[in-house]
Amino acid sequence: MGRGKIEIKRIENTNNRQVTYSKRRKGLIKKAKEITVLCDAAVSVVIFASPTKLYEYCSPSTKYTHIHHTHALSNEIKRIKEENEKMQLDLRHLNAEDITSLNIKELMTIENDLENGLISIGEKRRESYKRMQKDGQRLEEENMHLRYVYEQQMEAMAGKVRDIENGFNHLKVNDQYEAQMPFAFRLQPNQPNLHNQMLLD
Amino acid sequence: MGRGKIEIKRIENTNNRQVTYSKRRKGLIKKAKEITVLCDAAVSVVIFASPTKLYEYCSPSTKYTHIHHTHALSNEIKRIKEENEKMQLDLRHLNAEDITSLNIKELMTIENDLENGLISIGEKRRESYKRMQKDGQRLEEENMHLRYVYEQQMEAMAGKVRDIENGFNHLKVNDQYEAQMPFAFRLQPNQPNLHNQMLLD
DNA sequence: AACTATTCATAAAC
DNA sequence: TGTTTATGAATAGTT
Repeated sequence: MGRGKIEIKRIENTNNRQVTYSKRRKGLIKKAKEITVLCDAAVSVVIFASPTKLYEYCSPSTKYTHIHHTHALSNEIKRIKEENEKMQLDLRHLNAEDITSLNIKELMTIENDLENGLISIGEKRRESYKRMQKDGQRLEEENMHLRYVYEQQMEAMAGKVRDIENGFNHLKVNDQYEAQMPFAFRLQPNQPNLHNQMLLD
Repeated sequence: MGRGKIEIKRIENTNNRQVTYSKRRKGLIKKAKEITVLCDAAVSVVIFASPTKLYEYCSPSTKYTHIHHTHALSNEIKRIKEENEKMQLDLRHLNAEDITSLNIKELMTIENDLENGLISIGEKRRESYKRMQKDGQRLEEENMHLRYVYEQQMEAMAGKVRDIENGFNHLKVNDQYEAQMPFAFRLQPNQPNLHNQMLLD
Protein backbone atom coordinates (compact mmCIF):
# COMPACT_ATOMS: atom_id res chain seq x y z
CA MET A 1 0.00 0.00 0.00
CA GLY A 2 1.76 2.94 -1.28
CA ARG A 3 2.73 4.37 -4.56
CA GLY A 4 3.71 0.99 -5.75
CA LYS A 5 3.61 -2.56 -4.66
CA ILE A 6 6.76 -3.82 -2.98
CA GLU A 7 8.09 -7.30 -2.66
CA ILE A 8 8.49 -8.57 0.88
CA LYS A 9 12.24 -8.95 1.04
CA ARG A 10 14.99 -7.09 2.79
CA ILE A 11 15.24 -3.48 1.67
CA GLU A 12 18.88 -3.14 0.73
CA ASN A 13 19.01 0.63 0.62
CA THR A 14 19.77 1.62 4.17
CA ASN A 15 17.91 4.87 4.15
CA ASN A 16 14.80 3.41 2.63
CA ARG A 17 14.96 0.57 5.09
CA GLN A 18 15.12 2.96 8.03
CA VAL A 19 12.24 5.02 6.74
CA THR A 20 10.10 1.99 6.08
CA TYR A 21 11.00 0.64 9.47
CA SER A 22 9.88 3.80 11.21
CA LYS A 23 6.61 3.90 9.37
CA ARG A 24 5.78 0.26 9.78
CA ARG A 25 6.85 0.12 13.37
CA LYS A 26 4.45 2.89 14.14
CA GLY A 27 1.71 1.11 12.24
CA LEU A 28 2.38 -2.20 13.94
CA ILE A 29 2.19 -0.78 17.41
CA LYS A 30 -0.89 1.18 16.54
CA LYS A 31 -2.57 -2.00 15.41
CA ALA A 32 -1.47 -3.82 18.51
CA LYS A 33 -3.08 -1.13 20.61
CA GLU A 34 -6.22 -1.28 18.56
CA ILE A 35 -6.70 -5.03 18.85
CA THR A 36 -6.08 -4.72 22.57
CA VAL A 37 -8.91 -2.25 22.94
CA LEU A 38 -11.29 -3.61 20.35
CA CYS A 39 -11.03 -7.27 21.26
CA ASP A 40 -10.08 -7.19 24.90
CA ALA A 41 -6.95 -9.16 24.13
CA ALA A 42 -3.62 -9.04 25.86
CA VAL A 43 -0.93 -8.20 23.35
CA SER A 44 2.74 -7.62 23.58
CA VAL A 45 4.88 -6.48 20.70
CA VAL A 46 8.60 -6.19 21.00
CA ILE A 47 10.72 -4.94 18.15
CA PHE A 48 14.48 -4.93 18.08
CA ALA A 49 15.81 -2.84 15.27
CA SER A 50 19.45 -3.37 14.63
CA PRO A 51 21.71 -2.15 15.89
CA THR A 52 20.56 -0.35 19.01
CA LYS A 53 16.95 0.59 18.91
CA LEU A 54 14.10 -0.99 20.69
CA TYR A 55 10.43 -0.35 20.60
CA GLU A 56 7.84 -2.25 22.47
CA TYR A 57 4.20 -2.30 23.27
CA CYS A 58 2.53 -4.28 26.02
CA SER A 59 -1.11 -4.11 26.77
CA PRO A 60 -1.63 -3.54 30.48
CA SER A 61 -3.05 -6.99 31.06
CA THR A 62 -0.09 -8.59 29.34
CA LYS A 63 2.28 -6.64 31.46
CA TYR A 64 0.53 -7.69 34.59
CA THR A 65 0.35 -11.28 33.50
CA HIS A 66 4.02 -11.43 32.67
CA ILE A 67 5.10 -9.79 35.86
CA HIS A 68 2.86 -12.01 37.86
CA HIS A 69 3.93 -15.18 36.14
CA THR A 70 7.56 -14.37 36.19
CA HIS A 71 7.51 -13.52 39.82
CA ALA A 72 5.36 -16.46 40.78
CA LEU A 73 7.42 -18.89 38.75
CA SER A 74 10.69 -17.74 40.21
CA ASN A 75 9.41 -18.01 43.73
CA GLU A 76 7.80 -21.35 43.14
CA ILE A 77 10.91 -22.85 41.64
CA LYS A 78 12.97 -21.70 44.54
CA ARG A 79 10.46 -22.95 47.03
CA ILE A 80 10.22 -26.32 45.34
CA LYS A 81 13.93 -26.81 45.47
CA GLU A 82 13.98 -25.99 49.14
CA GLU A 83 11.09 -28.30 49.64
CA ASN A 84 12.94 -31.10 47.92
CA GLU A 85 15.87 -30.65 50.21
CA LYS A 86 13.62 -30.67 53.21
CA MET A 87 11.90 -33.80 52.08
CA GLN A 88 15.13 -35.60 51.58
CA LEU A 89 16.20 -34.62 55.04
CA ASP A 90 12.91 -35.88 56.36
CA LEU A 91 13.38 -39.12 54.54
CA ARG A 92 16.80 -39.61 56.01
CA HIS A 93 15.37 -38.83 59.36
CA LEU A 94 12.69 -41.41 58.88
CA ASN A 95 15.21 -43.96 57.84
CA ALA A 96 17.44 -43.29 60.77
CA GLU A 97 14.97 -43.10 63.58
CA ASP A 98 11.61 -44.44 62.70
CA ILE A 99 12.98 -47.76 61.73
CA THR A 100 14.47 -48.08 65.12
CA SER A 101 11.21 -46.97 66.57
CA LEU A 102 9.35 -49.50 64.53
CA ASN A 103 11.64 -52.24 65.63
CA ILE A 104 11.03 -51.28 69.17
CA LYS A 105 7.35 -51.53 68.57
CA GLU A 106 7.75 -54.88 66.97
CA LEU A 107 9.63 -56.06 69.95
CA MET A 108 6.99 -54.73 72.23
CA THR A 109 4.36 -56.46 70.19
CA ILE A 110 6.14 -59.69 70.48
CA GLU A 111 6.44 -59.18 74.16
CA ASN A 112 2.77 -58.52 74.37
CA ASP A 113 2.03 -61.56 72.33
CA LEU A 114 4.12 -63.59 74.59
CA GLU A 115 2.54 -62.18 77.69
CA ASN A 116 -1.07 -62.06 76.62
CA GLY A 117 -1.25 -64.53 73.81
CA LEU A 118 -2.44 -61.80 71.43
CA ILE A 119 -1.19 -61.53 67.88
CA SER A 120 -3.38 -58.84 66.41
CA ILE A 121 -1.73 -55.74 67.77
CA GLY A 122 1.53 -56.04 65.95
CA GLU A 123 -0.21 -56.80 62.74
CA LYS A 124 -2.45 -53.82 63.16
CA ARG A 125 0.43 -51.52 63.74
CA ARG A 126 2.32 -52.89 60.84
CA GLU A 127 -0.59 -52.32 58.53
CA SER A 128 -1.08 -48.84 59.80
CA TYR A 129 2.53 -48.02 59.30
CA LYS A 130 2.49 -49.39 55.82
CA ARG A 131 -0.56 -47.38 54.96
CA MET A 132 1.02 -44.19 56.18
CA GLN A 133 4.09 -44.81 54.13
CA LYS A 134 2.02 -45.62 51.11
CA ASP A 135 0.08 -42.40 51.48
CA GLY A 136 3.33 -40.53 51.73
CA GLN A 137 4.56 -42.17 48.60
CA ARG A 138 1.39 -41.45 46.75
CA LEU A 139 1.63 -37.81 47.67
CA GLU A 140 5.24 -37.71 46.63
CA GLU A 141 4.37 -39.16 43.28
CA GLU A 142 1.61 -36.70 42.84
CA ASN A 143 3.86 -33.82 43.70
CA MET A 144 6.49 -35.07 41.35
CA HIS A 145 4.04 -35.21 38.55
CA LEU A 146 2.79 -31.74 39.31
CA ARG A 147 6.32 -30.46 39.31
CA TYR A 148 7.17 -32.17 36.11
CA VAL A 149 4.30 -30.60 34.27
CA TYR A 150 4.98 -27.34 35.95
CA GLU A 151 8.57 -27.46 34.78
CA GLN A 152 7.38 -27.74 31.24
CA GLN A 153 5.62 -24.49 31.82
CA MET A 154 8.77 -23.06 33.18
CA GLU A 155 10.62 -24.16 30.13
CA ALA A 156 8.33 -22.31 27.82
CA MET A 157 7.79 -19.27 29.94
CA ALA A 158 11.16 -18.54 31.46
CA GLY A 159 12.95 -19.39 28.24
CA LYS A 160 10.97 -16.86 26.37
CA VAL A 161 11.28 -14.24 29.06
CA ARG A 162 14.99 -14.75 29.22
CA ASP A 163 15.37 -14.67 25.47
CA ILE A 164 13.83 -11.33 25.35
CA GLU A 165 15.93 -10.16 28.22
CA ASN A 166 19.06 -11.42 26.54
CA GLY A 167 18.03 -9.85 23.34
CA PHE A 168 17.78 -6.60 25.17
CA ASN A 169 21.10 -7.03 26.87
CA HIS A 170 22.72 -7.89 23.65
CA LEU A 171 21.41 -4.93 21.81
CA LYS A 172 21.47 -2.50 24.66
CA VAL A 173 24.15 0.13 24.47
CA ASN A 174 23.19 2.52 27.21
CA ASP A 175 20.78 3.00 30.03
CA GLN A 176 18.24 4.58 27.84
CA TYR A 177 17.32 1.19 26.53
CA GLU A 178 17.33 -0.29 29.95
CA ALA A 179 14.68 2.24 30.74
CA GLN A 180 12.79 1.25 27.64
CA MET A 181 12.91 -2.39 28.44
CA PRO A 182 9.48 -3.56 29.41
CA PHE A 183 9.42 -4.53 33.02
CA ALA A 184 7.34 -7.47 32.05
CA PHE A 185 10.29 -9.19 30.45
CA ARG A 186 12.76 -8.96 33.26
CA LEU A 187 13.33 -11.89 35.48
CA GLN A 188 13.13 -10.90 39.05
CA PRO A 189 16.68 -10.27 40.19
CA ASN A 190 16.28 -11.78 43.63
CA GLN A 191 16.68 -15.35 42.42
CA PRO A 192 20.38 -15.68 41.80
CA ASN A 193 20.49 -19.45 42.22
CA LEU A 194 17.70 -19.99 39.81
CA HIS A 195 19.31 -17.70 37.35
CA ASN A 196 22.65 -19.46 37.43
CA GLN A 197 21.24 -22.91 37.27
CA MET A 198 19.05 -22.05 34.39
CA LEU A 199 21.93 -20.82 32.37
CA LEU A 200 24.00 -23.93 32.91
CA ASP A 201 24.16 -25.89 29.78
CA MET B 1 -10.93 0.33 6.81
CA GLY B 2 -13.90 -1.66 5.99
CA ARG B 3 -17.46 -0.96 5.10
CA GLY B 4 -17.54 1.73 7.71
CA LYS B 5 -15.26 3.49 10.08
CA ILE B 6 -15.24 2.11 13.59
CA GLU B 7 -14.39 3.75 16.85
CA ILE B 8 -11.49 2.21 18.74
CA LYS B 9 -13.25 0.94 21.80
CA ARG B 10 -14.17 -2.48 23.08
CA ILE B 11 -16.55 -4.30 20.76
CA GLU B 12 -19.34 -5.31 23.07
CA ASN B 13 -20.98 -7.83 20.75
CA THR B 14 -19.15 -11.05 21.47
CA ASN B 15 -19.40 -12.51 18.04
CA ASN B 16 -18.27 -9.37 16.30
CA ARG B 17 -15.41 -9.11 18.74
CA GLN B 18 -14.29 -12.65 17.97
CA VAL B 19 -14.46 -12.09 14.25
CA THR B 20 -12.58 -8.83 14.44
CA TYR B 21 -10.03 -10.45 16.69
CA SER B 22 -9.35 -13.25 14.25
CA LYS B 23 -8.94 -10.90 11.35
CA ARG B 24 -6.80 -8.37 13.10
CA ARG B 25 -4.65 -10.98 14.76
CA LYS B 26 -3.88 -12.38 11.36
CA GLY B 27 -3.15 -8.92 10.05
CA LEU B 28 -0.95 -8.00 12.99
CA ILE B 29 1.19 -11.04 12.65
CA LYS B 30 1.43 -10.62 8.93
CA LYS B 31 2.74 -7.14 9.43
CA ALA B 32 5.15 -8.31 12.06
CA LYS B 33 6.54 -10.80 9.59
CA GLU B 34 6.79 -8.16 6.91
CA ILE B 35 8.72 -5.67 9.00
CA THR B 36 11.00 -8.49 10.05
CA VAL B 37 11.90 -9.23 6.48
CA LEU B 38 11.81 -5.75 5.03
CA CYS B 39 13.74 -3.99 7.75
CA ASP B 40 15.89 -6.73 9.21
CA ALA B 41 14.32 -6.25 12.61
CA ALA B 42 13.71 -8.77 15.34
CA VAL B 43 10.09 -8.80 16.26
CA SER B 44 8.14 -10.70 18.80
CA VAL B 45 4.38 -10.58 19.00
CA VAL B 46 2.46 -12.39 21.68
CA ILE B 47 -1.30 -12.30 21.85
CA PHE B 48 -3.48 -13.71 24.55
CA ALA B 49 -7.05 -13.85 23.37
CA SER B 50 -8.18 -15.57 26.51
CA PRO B 51 -6.40 -17.33 29.34
CA THR B 52 -6.28 -20.48 27.26
CA LYS B 53 -5.57 -19.25 23.78
CA LEU B 54 -2.26 -17.85 22.75
CA TYR B 55 -0.77 -16.84 19.47
CA GLU B 56 2.75 -15.74 18.99
CA TYR B 57 5.19 -14.76 16.37
CA CYS B 58 8.94 -14.61 16.80
CA SER B 59 11.24 -13.46 14.08
CA PRO B 60 13.96 -16.00 13.26
CA SER B 61 16.69 -13.93 14.86
CA THR B 62 15.10 -14.43 18.24
CA LYS B 63 14.70 -18.11 17.65
CA TYR B 64 18.21 -19.22 18.42
CA THR B 65 18.43 -17.86 21.92
CA HIS B 66 15.03 -19.19 22.55
CA ILE B 67 16.06 -22.68 21.61
CA HIS B 68 19.28 -22.37 23.53
CA HIS B 69 17.59 -21.42 26.73
CA THR B 70 14.88 -23.95 26.29
CA HIS B 71 17.60 -26.53 26.06
CA ALA B 72 19.38 -25.14 29.08
CA LEU B 73 16.22 -25.26 31.07
CA SER B 74 15.48 -28.79 30.09
CA ASN B 75 18.71 -29.81 31.78
CA GLU B 76 17.54 -28.17 34.94
CA ILE B 77 14.26 -29.97 34.63
CA LYS B 78 16.06 -33.24 34.16
CA ARG B 79 18.01 -32.64 37.32
CA ILE B 80 14.90 -31.96 39.33
CA LYS B 81 13.22 -35.02 37.96
CA GLU B 82 16.15 -37.17 38.97
CA GLU B 83 16.01 -35.64 42.38
CA ASN B 84 12.39 -36.57 42.71
CA GLU B 85 12.97 -40.07 41.46
CA LYS B 86 15.61 -40.49 44.08
CA MET B 87 13.16 -39.47 46.71
CA GLN B 88 10.66 -41.94 45.47
CA LEU B 89 13.20 -44.68 45.57
CA ASP B 90 13.96 -43.76 49.13
CA LEU B 91 10.30 -44.05 49.96
CA ARG B 92 9.99 -47.39 48.26
CA HIS B 93 12.98 -48.58 50.13
CA LEU B 94 11.23 -47.56 53.28
CA ASN B 95 8.16 -49.50 52.31
CA ALA B 96 9.77 -52.64 51.14
CA GLU B 97 12.49 -53.19 53.62
CA ASP B 98 11.95 -51.29 56.77
CA ILE B 99 8.77 -53.03 57.70
CA THR B 100 10.44 -56.39 57.48
CA SER B 101 13.81 -55.30 58.67
CA LEU B 102 13.30 -56.86 61.98
CA ASN B 103 16.10 -59.25 62.63
CA ILE B 104 17.20 -61.25 65.55
CA LYS B 105 20.23 -59.20 66.28
CA GLU B 106 18.23 -56.00 66.55
CA LEU B 107 15.64 -57.71 68.64
CA MET B 108 18.23 -58.91 71.00
CA THR B 109 19.72 -55.48 71.29
CA ILE B 110 16.39 -53.87 71.96
CA GLU B 111 15.38 -56.61 74.29
CA ASN B 112 18.46 -55.94 76.21
CA ASP B 113 17.69 -52.25 76.37
CA LEU B 114 14.21 -52.99 77.51
CA GLU B 115 15.44 -55.19 80.25
CA ASN B 116 17.68 -52.45 81.41
CA GLY B 117 14.90 -49.84 81.25
CA LEU B 118 16.76 -47.70 78.76
CA ILE B 119 13.90 -47.02 76.38
CA SER B 120 10.62 -45.24 76.71
CA ILE B 121 8.83 -47.13 74.04
CA GLY B 122 5.52 -45.39 74.04
CA GLU B 123 7.05 -41.97 73.73
CA LYS B 124 9.30 -42.90 70.89
CA ARG B 125 6.50 -44.54 69.07
CA ARG B 126 4.23 -41.54 69.46
CA GLU B 127 6.93 -39.24 68.18
CA SER B 128 7.48 -41.42 65.19
CA TYR B 129 3.84 -41.51 64.24
CA LYS B 130 3.43 -37.85 64.86
CA ARG B 131 6.27 -37.04 62.55
CA MET B 132 4.97 -39.22 59.80
CA GLN B 133 1.51 -37.81 60.21
CA LYS B 134 2.89 -34.32 60.05
CA ASP B 135 4.87 -35.21 56.96
CA GLY B 136 1.74 -36.49 55.30
CA GLN B 137 -0.15 -33.36 56.18
CA ARG B 138 2.64 -31.20 54.88
CA LEU B 139 2.71 -33.08 51.62
CA GLU B 140 -1.01 -32.77 51.23
CA GLU B 141 -0.93 -29.08 51.90
CA GLU B 142 1.88 -28.63 49.45
CA ASN B 143 -0.01 -30.63 46.93
CA MET B 144 -3.06 -28.47 47.26
CA HIS B 145 -0.97 -25.37 47.01
CA LEU B 146 0.81 -26.61 43.94
CA ARG B 147 -2.44 -27.39 42.27
CA TYR B 148 -3.92 -24.07 43.16
CA VAL B 149 -0.99 -22.05 41.92
CA TYR B 150 -0.20 -24.06 38.83
CA GLU B 151 -3.65 -24.63 37.53
CA GLN B 152 -4.08 -21.02 36.60
CA GLN B 153 -0.71 -20.84 34.95
CA MET B 154 -1.45 -24.05 33.18
CA GLU B 155 -4.59 -22.71 31.68
CA ALA B 156 -2.85 -19.64 30.49
CA MET B 157 0.24 -21.32 29.18
CA ALA B 158 -0.85 -24.72 27.97
CA GLY B 159 -1.04 -23.45 24.44
CA LYS B 160 2.41 -22.06 24.67
CA VAL B 161 3.83 -25.41 25.63
CA ARG B 162 2.41 -26.79 22.48
CA ASP B 163 3.86 -23.97 20.50
CA ILE B 164 7.30 -24.57 21.89
CA GLU B 165 7.09 -28.25 21.17
CA ASN B 166 5.92 -27.75 17.65
CA GLY B 167 8.28 -25.02 16.64
CA PHE B 168 8.79 -21.40 17.31
CA ASN B 169 8.04 -19.56 14.16
CA HIS B 170 4.56 -20.63 13.32
CA LEU B 171 1.25 -19.03 13.86
CA LYS B 172 -1.03 -21.55 15.46
CA VAL B 173 -4.51 -21.26 14.16
CA ASN B 174 -6.23 -24.20 15.76
CA ASP B 175 -8.24 -24.19 18.93
CA GLN B 176 -7.12 -27.45 20.42
CA TYR B 177 -5.40 -26.03 23.42
CA GLU B 178 -8.08 -27.01 25.82
CA ALA B 179 -8.09 -30.54 24.63
CA GLN B 180 -4.35 -30.64 25.08
CA MET B 181 -4.50 -29.56 28.68
CA PRO B 182 -2.08 -31.73 30.63
CA PHE B 183 -3.60 -34.60 32.50
CA ALA B 184 -1.98 -33.49 35.69
CA PHE B 185 -4.73 -30.99 36.10
CA ARG B 186 -7.62 -33.27 35.63
CA LEU B 187 -7.97 -33.39 39.36
CA GLN B 188 -8.62 -36.69 40.98
CA PRO B 189 -10.13 -36.76 44.41
CA ASN B 190 -7.56 -37.50 47.03
CA GLN B 191 -8.16 -39.96 49.81
CA PRO B 192 -10.05 -37.68 52.12
CA ASN B 193 -9.40 -39.47 55.36
CA LEU B 194 -5.69 -39.85 55.20
CA HIS B 195 -5.17 -38.39 58.59
CA ASN B 196 -7.63 -40.71 60.16
CA GLN B 197 -6.00 -43.67 58.54
CA MET B 198 -2.70 -42.59 59.91
CA LEU B 199 -3.93 -42.50 63.42
CA LEU B 200 -3.23 -45.55 65.43
CA ASP B 201 -4.27 -46.92 68.77
C1' DA C 1 9.05 15.44 7.64
C1' DA C 2 4.86 16.14 4.67
C1' DC C 3 2.16 14.67 0.77
C1' DT C 4 -0.58 11.60 -2.08
C1' DA C 5 -1.34 7.84 -5.23
C1' DT C 6 -1.88 3.36 -4.46
C1' DT C 7 -2.18 -0.92 -2.23
C1' DC C 8 -3.78 -3.21 1.71
C1' DA C 9 -6.63 -4.43 5.68
C1' DT C 10 -10.84 -5.14 7.19
C1' DA C 11 -16.14 -4.12 8.67
C1' DA C 12 -20.14 -5.50 7.18
C1' DA C 13 -22.85 -8.55 4.66
C1' DC C 14 -23.60 -13.00 3.18
C1' DT D 1 -16.27 -20.74 10.18
C1' DG D 2 -15.15 -18.72 4.94
C1' DT D 3 -15.82 -15.49 1.00
C1' DT D 4 -16.94 -11.13 -0.90
C1' DT D 5 -16.79 -6.27 -1.37
C1' DA D 6 -16.96 -1.39 -0.26
C1' DT D 7 -14.39 1.49 2.32
C1' DG D 8 -10.97 3.52 5.32
C1' DA D 9 -6.17 2.93 6.70
C1' DA D 10 -1.40 2.25 5.87
C1' DT D 11 2.28 3.33 3.40
C1' DA D 12 5.92 3.62 -0.94
C1' DG D 13 7.57 6.81 -3.44
C1' DT D 14 7.87 11.65 -4.16
C1' DT D 15 8.72 16.34 -2.75
